[in-house]
Order: sequence, then structure tokens, then C-alpha cells
Amino acid sequence: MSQEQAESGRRARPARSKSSVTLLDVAREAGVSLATASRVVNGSVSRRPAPELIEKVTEAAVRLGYSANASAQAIARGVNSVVGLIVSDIADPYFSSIAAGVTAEAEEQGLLVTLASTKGRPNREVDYLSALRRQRPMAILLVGSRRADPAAEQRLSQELRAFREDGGRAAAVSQPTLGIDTVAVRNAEGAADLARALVAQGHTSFGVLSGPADLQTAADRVAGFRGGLRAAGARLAAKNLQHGGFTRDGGKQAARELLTRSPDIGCLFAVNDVMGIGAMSAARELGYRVPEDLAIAGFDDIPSAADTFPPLTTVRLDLEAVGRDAMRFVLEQPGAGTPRVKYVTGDVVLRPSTTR
Amino acid sequence: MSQEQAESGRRARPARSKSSVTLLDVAREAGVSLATASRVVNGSVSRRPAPELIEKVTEAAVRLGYSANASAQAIARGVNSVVGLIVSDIADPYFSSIAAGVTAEAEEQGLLVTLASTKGRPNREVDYLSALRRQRPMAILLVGSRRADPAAEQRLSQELRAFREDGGRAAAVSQPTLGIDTVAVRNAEGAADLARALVAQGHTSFGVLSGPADLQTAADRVAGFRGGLRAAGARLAAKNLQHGGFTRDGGKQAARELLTRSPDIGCLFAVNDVMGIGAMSAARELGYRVPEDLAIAGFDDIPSAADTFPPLTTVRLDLEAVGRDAMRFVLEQPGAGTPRVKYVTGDVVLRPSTTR
DNA sequence: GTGAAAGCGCTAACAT
DNA sequence: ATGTTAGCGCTTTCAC
Repeated sequence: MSQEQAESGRRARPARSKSSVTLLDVAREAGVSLATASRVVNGSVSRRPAPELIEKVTEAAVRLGYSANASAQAIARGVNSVVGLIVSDIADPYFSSIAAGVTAEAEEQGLLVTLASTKGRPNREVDYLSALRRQRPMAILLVGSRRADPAAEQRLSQELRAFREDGGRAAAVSQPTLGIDTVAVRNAEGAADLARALVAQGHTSFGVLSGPADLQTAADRVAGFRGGLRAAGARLAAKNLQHGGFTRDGGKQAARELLTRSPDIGCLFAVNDVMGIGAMSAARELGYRVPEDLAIAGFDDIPSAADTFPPLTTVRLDLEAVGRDAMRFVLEQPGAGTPRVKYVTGDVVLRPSTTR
Repeated sequence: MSQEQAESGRRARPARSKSSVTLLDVAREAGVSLATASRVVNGSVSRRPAPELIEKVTEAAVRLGYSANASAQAIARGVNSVVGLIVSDIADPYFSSIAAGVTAEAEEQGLLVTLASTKGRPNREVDYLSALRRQRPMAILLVGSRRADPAAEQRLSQELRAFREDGGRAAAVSQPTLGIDTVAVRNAEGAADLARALVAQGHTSFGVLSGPADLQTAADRVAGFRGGLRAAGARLAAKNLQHGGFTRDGGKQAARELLTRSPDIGCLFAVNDVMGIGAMSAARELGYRVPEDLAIAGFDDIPSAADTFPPLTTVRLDLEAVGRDAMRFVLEQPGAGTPRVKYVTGDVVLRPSTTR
């Protein structure tokens, strides 16, 4: 406002450039050097300017409406106060709950979160990883089940290694197979506990709704459930395992097929809640009363699991805490060393959907 | 691998700096100039290098594991391929669905999305806006109801104005009062339609569960509902309006209070589905059968609304489309002109929760 | 304590 | 078609 803009002796600035106020503008307005201005706006630790200069610069900054350019700071400092977050599907309550934990923790650290949703496409996972890598985020979080896709997993690991060699930190919420710190849910154990609890409730005939065949999380839960059943003296007939999409509709469809094939299954375990909710819908449409004719259980304890009718028996996970834990992993990451693994266990929550 | 690193004649690089491969490294490795290397890695339109050079550079880049530094590009180009997204609560299905639409559309444009979740704190909204502004994103999307908080709204508008003056684009999903392009839900109309439909179903005694008193969205829905009732010859008793948190638990709590005060309300309208779901839970605990003793309706049609029991009557919004629309707004934003408004209407979906 | 100036990695004029 | 080089906005030595 008080300075003439045209006096610049520099080359004309490119047309595409935004006309925003720079630190240099602030410095001039305050009558100090660029260095001093920098020291006050970012509160340098080593050198602290005189109180009066601090005031002059601060005033100039607000008067001019100065907003620091994070890209320039990132490039000058070598690190960016951003963390990348890759999830399978942000619209899925499982992931959005974890994302909530991540953003909450990030906020406390003054970090911004850049989000990518892969929709389950393994290629996109790698693509996003390299796109995020270009932002030089201080850390990248990978949230989602590993897959039995050696090629994709291989590329992912390479990209992650490269990122870490450049000084980036990384952590995952999945299975501990990526060579990075990971928060791992004890899926098999949780499912086994559930199986035992179900048998204890008196259920004898089981069916399982699993997700895509190559999803590690789904496989682990199925294996755990099967093991738990066996330990309790029951068993899962091979033909009573049905794969489907890892979504509500996938669960609904899978339930339809399974119940058509094996109409008198007494208890259905869906490897996650959204599938379980879909199964409930299918069961009802097929004329089953839940839980009288058919008991249904899920896994995760997403918020809506308690609001279905009847409320869904499941294995509770503190999803937001999982997100926070992953974030903490990258914050307190040591220089090197073997990747750490934090196991989180799920608690069986018996609700009316399996009451007998 | 093939080059010695120590030969650098420059000043020692700062210790904090990541040791990543730069474009200059690639250029040297390929035996070309920096400019040429730049032209091939980003596929400059005007000048395209000879095929053999392209090959040499590309090879060198992969051999060295080069990853462009987005911050440096942003600063050199003047624009950043990032869009900022501010939502009230990423764990809430309403917002995560919209976020899914935003990220999907962003992906198609090769844009990354930086997410901020305010948890309904008006101050945080402004704080995040200025934090995002520092990233110099090509656009910022604001998703969430406006509030009757003049001071906060004022600061928000100022910050937005500054952002736009610097060349940033902005759009909102809320009420069109921010002076920027906005996707606005016809809340009053949707609620009015719902009210009429409910009266047509034979309901005569109503109660309303609203959100925080200063939330515009909640206020609009209440006003619309009240108007619709009147138009249909019914009315809402003043004492039958209960405020509460805009969440499941808020709805549950509000329903408890309202039903205790006016036990024989026949039909409850919760201003959003999550509150409606909470209300259902409360009603059940208080011994009401839904819908026989008490009908309940919500608004939004979040995914789980169809899976409650009985399924929830509501006003359907295509949330993902709303997110895409907001994103499109900023993509096709004209230089200036009056802010555009895209109104989206909700469709009443009658489900068993209000069957009479 | 303050300022001058050398970068940070990259793009885009501007030559050649 | 290439290469040179001047920035982009900021941080941080390094002198004073």
C-alpha cells in the first residue's frame, strides 16, 4: 500500500505467477533485511532479533497480509511439514475412522495431511506413493491390507525403500511385510476369539463371508476363525466359505450365494462389518430372521455396527487409536534399526445379532 | 552407483537436507544440460528434445531413481498441483462421502488433496484455511455448514478473499454466503418435502431434533420442515424442538430429552441421519417401537441409513456427486465474476421407519 | 544482533 | 534442438 511496485529492477515476473506478498516485501516495508524478516516470521531459535524489530516486522507482515510460501520453505529447509496418507477407500468407515486419528495427531504436531484413496487398486497404491513422494513429505502412512500380488508388493517396497533412503519416514497399518514400522491388527487372534465365543453361545453350523481372495486381512481372519472353531470343537465346511467384495454390496451378494447354496447354515461370520451389514440385508430379503434363523457376526466394530438391528456382534478395534499410533510411529522414528511392529488386539463384542 | 559423489565443488550441503537425486544429477548422468533434462522429465510442450536424448535422460532418471521435487516445481512454476479440503469431521459419513467425490475428481486431474478436519471448531476452520493457503494450492474447498458466528465468518471471508486475490480458487459446500462458488443443498425445500410426505402418511404429531443452534444447515432444515408442515395443515409445537450435537450421540441425547418432555410425539424428524440413528437408539431404549409407537426420519441418506432397522426414512443427497461438483467448480473457474451457486435437491425416500 | 549473499531444485526465457 | 542462466521465495551460513 505504501510502496510503489514498479521500481523492481528485475526481469518481468512471469505472467502465471501469483501476485502474492513475499518476505522481501515485508522486509522492505519494515525497513529491515530479508534475513531479519525471516528470523522473526519463523521464530528462529539461534538468533532472535531485537524486540522493536520483531514488532516492526510483525506489523508489516499483517499490514501486507503476508502468508509464507510453504514450498519455498520446504525447498530451503529440506523438509516439508506434510505427511502423506494412503488409504483404500476414504468413504469406508474403517478407513475414515483411522484417517480421523491420523489427522487429529497430525494437527497436534502442526502437520498437514495429504490424502490419497486407492479404491483397492494395487497400481494406484504405487502411483500415489510416488506422487506423494514428490511432495517430499516428512512421512508417508500406508493404510490397507497387503495383497497376494508379489509384483505390486515388490514395486511398493522398492518405492518405499527409496523414499526412506531420501530421509523420509514411513509406517503402515496392515501386515508387517513392507519392511517399515507397522501397526498390525491381530486379525487371526481376534477371529479365533470370536469363533470360540460363538461356539460357546451354542452355534454349531458356520459359514464365512470372506473378501477378495488375495486380501491378506481377509485371509488372516478366515484362517483365525477356522482355527478358533477347531479349537472349540467345531468346524467350517469348505463349501461354506464364500468370497466377495470387501464392501457392503459384496457382503450382500456373497451372503445370497452362500445361503442359496447352504440354506441351513446357523451362523455367518463376515470378515468385516460392512460385509456383515450387507449379509444382514440379504438374509432379511431371503426371509431369515436374525438371529433366530441365522446369526451374523462381523469384524472391526465400525460405528454403525451398533445401530443395525439387531445390533451386530463383532470384534472391536479402536480405529482412531490405530491411526494415532501409526502417526506416532513416524514421529518418534529412530534413525534406522529393524522395523517395529505394534500389535493391536480386538475385543469380541457380543450383541443380539448372534444371541441364541 | 556409477558416479562419485564427493567431487562437488559447492559449499557443503546442509546436514538436514535429504540426499535425494536432483535433476542436475540426472542431467550429468545423461550428459545433457539441465534444461534438456527438465524438458524430458516434465514433457515440455513447446520444445521437445531429440528422441535419443529423451531416451538417455529417461534411462538416467530411472537408473538414479529420480523423483521430481514438487516443491521446487511449484515455486518455479508458480502453481502447486494440490487442492486443500476442509471438512467438519472426516469420520462422519456425510463428509467422508463428499471427500470421496473430491478425491476421485482430483485424481482424474492429477491433483493431490490435502485434508483438514475441523471437528466443528470455527477457529480451526480459519486456522486450517491459512495453513493450507501457505501451501499455495491451486484451490481450496470448504465443506461444512456456515455458522451464526459473525466474527468467525468474517475472518474466514477475509482469508478467502486474500487467497483468491493471490490467484487461488475456492469453492464451498454449504450456504452461499462466503462470496465464493458454492454447491448448496436445498435444505429447506428437502425438509419441506419430507414434512409433506410425512403428513401424507398420516402423521399428525411432530417433534424435531436439531443440531447446534448456530448451525445454518440445521436451522434451514428446521425452518423448511416447519414450513412444509404448515403447508400441509399440520404444525410443530415450539416445545417439540430440541437442540443437540450434530452427531449420533447428540441425537440420542436430544431424543431422550424430547421424548421425556413430550412422550406422545408420533413422528420425529432429526435434521441429519446420524442424529436420527441416535434417536432410534434412544427410542428403543425408552421402550418405543419404531415405527408403531414413534416414526423417525432423518436427512442426507448416508450409507447406513438403509441398514438400520427399521430402515430410515430420509432425504437423499448424492454426496459423492456433491464433492465432485465442488471440485469441478474450482477447475472450470472463470477469471472473476459473481460467485456461482449450484443448488442440489434432495429426494424424499420413504422407508419403514415412518410407515404407518 | 544484523545484513549480505549463497544456495535449495526446478522452469523458462533467452541465446546459440 | 540445446544450452545458459536468471529467477521463484525462503533459510542459513558467514562476516561485521
